[in-house]
Amino acid sequence: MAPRRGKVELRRIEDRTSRQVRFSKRRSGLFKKAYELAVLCDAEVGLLVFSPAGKLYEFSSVSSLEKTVDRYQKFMNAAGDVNKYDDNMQKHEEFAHLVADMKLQEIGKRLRKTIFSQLNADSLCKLEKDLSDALQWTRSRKTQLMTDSLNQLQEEAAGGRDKTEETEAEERNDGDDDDDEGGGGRAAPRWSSRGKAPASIGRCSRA
Amino acid sequence: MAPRRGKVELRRIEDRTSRQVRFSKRRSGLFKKAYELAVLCDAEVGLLVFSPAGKLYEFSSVSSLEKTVDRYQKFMNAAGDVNKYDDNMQKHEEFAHLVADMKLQEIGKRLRKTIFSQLNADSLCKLEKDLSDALQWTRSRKTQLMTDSLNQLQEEAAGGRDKTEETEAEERNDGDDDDDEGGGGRAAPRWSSRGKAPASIGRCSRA
DNA sequence: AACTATTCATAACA
DNA sequence: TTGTTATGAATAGTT
Repeated sequence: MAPRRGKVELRRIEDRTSRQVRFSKRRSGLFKKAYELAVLCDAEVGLLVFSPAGKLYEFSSVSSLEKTVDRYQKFMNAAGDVNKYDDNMQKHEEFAHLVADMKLQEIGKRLRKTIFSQLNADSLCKLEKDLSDALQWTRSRKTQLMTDSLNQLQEEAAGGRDKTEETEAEERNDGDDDDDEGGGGRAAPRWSSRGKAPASIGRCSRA
Repeated sequence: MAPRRGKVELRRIEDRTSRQVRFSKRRSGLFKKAYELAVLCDAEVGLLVFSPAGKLYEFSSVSSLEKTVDRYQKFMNAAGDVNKYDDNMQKHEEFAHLVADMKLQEIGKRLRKTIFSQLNADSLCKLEKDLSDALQWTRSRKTQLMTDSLNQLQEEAAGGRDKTEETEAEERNDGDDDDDEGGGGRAAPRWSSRGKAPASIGRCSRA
């Protein structure tokens, strides 16, 4: 009859049995809280827990966790996209990329599933076609990039200017702009800038 | 001075302001609980919350949520794989598929990032090569499947047997085998069986 | 798994 | 928003 003699210590519980019991109880509590948050506040909540033994426990306030995860990845992509393109991106380009992204995400998902499936003829054919499409898209994009670069060079040459600027306008930006924070959450995801410098476009190692 | 006159009702809070305040406070509490579970029980916890306004709040007990999400997807793939291949899968096949999966997951990730990036020449070239590799792998796999099917048919014909069995050994398995459950978590993820019946392999619509 | 003395989380207020 | 406080809820240790 001496439950809780002191406050709980925030460090790994050494006793294996105790740790397992605590895990079960606290996991239940966490899931309940997650559910309550979703219902009370009309939020979408996804929860992923791997036990020390590697067992997976998942929760999602919507039909499936994969849905929430997808939304998360879309959100990250969109955030990164906004950061990268800033405001110098034409609307039609944005749309084209969105479509391409959706298609490629589908492909990626199907890839993983198909590889680990029976690899039946039908899905293999579809996969082959989509891969072929993606490859074609990539190549045409490369061609376009090449054309654009050439045009730009010609324009610059015609203009008589000689500046060899390499579009070097990106700086690492680590500023925070949260407006509503009380805990450990992130509202505006950060993306490390990546992929600059349009260099030589032409000869690639071809498989 | 009359906090909490009754127990909390588990339904959407209608008052907008109240809902927002509750959201902030409960979200903090949820993150704290998640953190405690991770530390106390040595678990890996990932938490995803979308506010009604569409804002993302994330938590992960490891370096980044993407890591946890990746592990989740690997886990799902592995589970599906085990269910599908059962015990009739050769080790070398298993390994080959694992490698292929890793490579393709990398490709998929890079695809998404690249599409939404500056699409510089270097990454485009690498992407093109990897896509080409994947396509080649897919095609060789298809060829192998075709060869296997032919061999099997020939063997069956040579054996004089006439049974037209179509590898129909898969049944839907909805059994649960949890050993430690007290809440809403899932330990053994279910996968709807998909893609059976190795049908005609040959002419595909080519892009 | 059930119990219970505690600590913890939090709804209503300020 | 942030802080306070009375209450309901969660839970550590034990049975």
